[in-house]
Amino acid sequence: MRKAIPKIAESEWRVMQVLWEHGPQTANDVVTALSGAVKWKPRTIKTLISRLVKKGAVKVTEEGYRYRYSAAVDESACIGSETSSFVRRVYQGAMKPALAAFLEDADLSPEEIDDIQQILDQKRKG
Amino acid sequence: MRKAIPKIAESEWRVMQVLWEHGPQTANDVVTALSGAVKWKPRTIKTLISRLVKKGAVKVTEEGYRYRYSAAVDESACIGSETSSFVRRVYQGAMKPALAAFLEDADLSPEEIDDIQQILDQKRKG
DNA sequence: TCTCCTTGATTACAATAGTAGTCAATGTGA
DNA sequence: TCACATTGACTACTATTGTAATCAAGGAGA
Repeated sequence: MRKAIPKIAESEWRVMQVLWEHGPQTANDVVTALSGAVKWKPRTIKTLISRLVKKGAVKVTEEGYRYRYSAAVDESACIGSETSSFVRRVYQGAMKPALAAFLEDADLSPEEIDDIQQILDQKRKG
Repeated sequence: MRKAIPKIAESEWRVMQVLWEHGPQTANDVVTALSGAVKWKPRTIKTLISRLVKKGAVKVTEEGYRYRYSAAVDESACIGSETSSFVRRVYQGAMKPALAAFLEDADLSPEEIDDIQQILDQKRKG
């Protein structure tokens, strides 16, 4: 039974992505990983981490006298939850129009088109 | 030169969708249209409308001594803006993985799959 | 051992969002 | 004409988010 996915705010996503990608990190590792990508002060990033901990999206392990953070929620579950909230909000839950709009807008290379084709073929069969 | 799309909050989307779908309405028309769909008090809906007016997403026409509201921003522009913000946040801007995930998750009928196929074919040619 | 630096905890503060109540103006029916 | 009802304007209040400063505890170097 999976735990409920807490709502992750825009800025918090950046932090989660670092944790998903690099696994357990100290707060400073996260700051380093994000430096360049964002213009936040280290303190700000610490705050985001704390909030994520409070929400249950990130878990803490004490390591000596320092903490180490790692994602407590599954990345694809979060993506799925965010996606369905988006489709609900913008397309009133209608997946197909959403997909169609996405596809029409997307600027895809021929290879990417083929990838999508494969998934589509899979769906047809499955 | 298109006007910038104001950020439309979750609840406000419901209001915008009514205005896009039914054109100019009085506040009460919107309330009626939404009743059943949401559990908000009429006052709440009025507030949402006012906020949208202030943001410039909705425009007002005086009609006698009553107001009539209509969308001031284009629906597809809003959808586009919301979509790219979503893809940026969740997929770090990578459209193709977003599409792939969407497609894999979607529960599509054979007809819908064919529709998507057509769009895909179009893309390949175009 | 004692001071300093690092780092987590606490606090801050404005903007936006969700949800709604009160007030005031203005037609309207009796 | 006058109380009433309708409706927009203003006000309210909490939670969340973005962005960060200050405080305090506990190693670490002098």
